[in-house]
Amino acid sequence: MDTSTYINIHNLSRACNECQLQDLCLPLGLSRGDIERLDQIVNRRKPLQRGASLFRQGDRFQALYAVRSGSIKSYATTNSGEEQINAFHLPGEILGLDAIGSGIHPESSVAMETTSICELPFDRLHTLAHEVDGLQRQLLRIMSRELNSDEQFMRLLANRSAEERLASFLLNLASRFELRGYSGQAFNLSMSRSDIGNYLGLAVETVSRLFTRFQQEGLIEVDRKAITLVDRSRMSGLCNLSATASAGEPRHG
Amino acid sequence: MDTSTYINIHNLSRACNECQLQDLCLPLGLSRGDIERLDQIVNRRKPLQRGASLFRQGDRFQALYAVRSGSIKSYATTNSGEEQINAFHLPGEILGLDAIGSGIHPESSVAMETTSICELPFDRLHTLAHEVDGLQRQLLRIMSRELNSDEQFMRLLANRSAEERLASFLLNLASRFELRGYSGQAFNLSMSRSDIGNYLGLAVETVSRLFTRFQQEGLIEVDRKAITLVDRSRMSGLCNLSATASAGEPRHG
DNA sequence: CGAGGTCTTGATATAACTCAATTTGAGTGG
DNA sequence: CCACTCAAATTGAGTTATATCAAGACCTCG
Repeated sequence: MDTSTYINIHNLSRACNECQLQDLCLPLGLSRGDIERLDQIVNRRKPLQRGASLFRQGDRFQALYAVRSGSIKSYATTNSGEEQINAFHLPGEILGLDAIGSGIHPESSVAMETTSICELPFDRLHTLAHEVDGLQRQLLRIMSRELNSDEQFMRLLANRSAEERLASFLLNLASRFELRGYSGQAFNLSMSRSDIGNYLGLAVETVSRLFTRFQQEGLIEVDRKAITLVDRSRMSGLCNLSATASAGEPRHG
Repeated sequence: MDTSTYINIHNLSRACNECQLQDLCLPLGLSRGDIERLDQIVNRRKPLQRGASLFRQGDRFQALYAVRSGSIKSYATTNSGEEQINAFHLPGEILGLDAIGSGIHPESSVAMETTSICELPFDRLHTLAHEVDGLQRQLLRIMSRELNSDEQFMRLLANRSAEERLASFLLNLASRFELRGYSGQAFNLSMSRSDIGNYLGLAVETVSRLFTRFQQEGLIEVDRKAITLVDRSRMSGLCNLSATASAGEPRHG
């Protein structure tokens, strides 16, 4: 990999030490010294333009990536050519964990807007994790948390109505923005309606109609990509008050 | 934990070294010596009876568990009291990974039949992973693979028909049985129809009707819990030939 | 042998999809 | 700066897959 692909403008080259995302990202819980060691293996790459891909499905796994600013979507293409979005990644989030097992990326990742990325070469990271206990732990923690949110998401897809899915999605985004110090009250969607539909397992038209309805009901205000959550508590209500539970009774079976 | 809960009948006390599940489980890729070290921290517990729980949602996370024989289902209960099954675990599979992050089990696990389990106290495992490189790697690999299969499952829930879901489910079980040396051609379901429905996001009635239909179409033979896959290739066909893709086009957005 | 749960089957309702048409907006070039 | 183009989003009408409701059959276990 040519070093000319790395640039050094100060906003981008800022070390993990000084990065405001530290508390969300891999360095979390590491000592100052250990963060410095981690920092030494991190490559800070030239920002990706909208639509540019970070890696493609089938690529050999070499590094994990952390989003520094901007946003990324990950999707897989089935053999019949359909694409399914698996995740939207915000600053501080790690990509590529699902490739560790097989050594091959099972999905593609593209920037949804101008996005800068930190690259974490995995073999070096792995070696370092061997020496730095907190790093090993943090890697496991991050993966575990991801398993968790996948499970939650599976539950959402398995038995929630379109309304509940979209409401949950918006609230989830809101809280993630807030964690990062942005407003969860008002924000811009970096993804299209069709991306949202694809991600939530809904038709575009359904998403569009729901936005309209949520607005009519005074839950949100929508202007194109700009969303304002007007009545967040009522919206939370939508996520729990699910339809008459048809679920079986997991006791034994 | 009282040592009287551990028993020593040879089938159960057989060390990792001699365990036929070695190649599916945590020891995979470890040297003989390292397996012995792992073995020393493993507790082999008294088998769980059908319906008995291994841990409950909200319990403090202390150990990972490997299924030795039998099967386990994991489910979470929402605040509105509904239960959602997240996974069925077969021999050689690890449970509890989703609790590492928070230190609390986000789901409950119960035996679907008489089941024996190996307990892997996490702090000891973590310490050992520090010394045994292959173990660290294997832990990450296992979690990564799980992320992967979760993603696949999300895709299934997000845009597949009931037919495709059930077909995929049966084929998935079949290949997992085969990995373990059992027949993938003919096997017994340890879970109820309602568990299957819950897991796949379908009503029990739909599952039942599909079993009937699959049988009528000569794809499978069903007798209560006993399933025989008659035409596996045609069944695989069902999983790809999805309905007219309504998916958006993830390019940028 | 009876009771209670599980499974199946049928009839009906409905949420969400599909298809189709229109509107809106963003980007481009004259 | 305006007209034009193309993609994205919205809106409407009609269809359909699957849920829901209801009833009966079948096991399993005590």
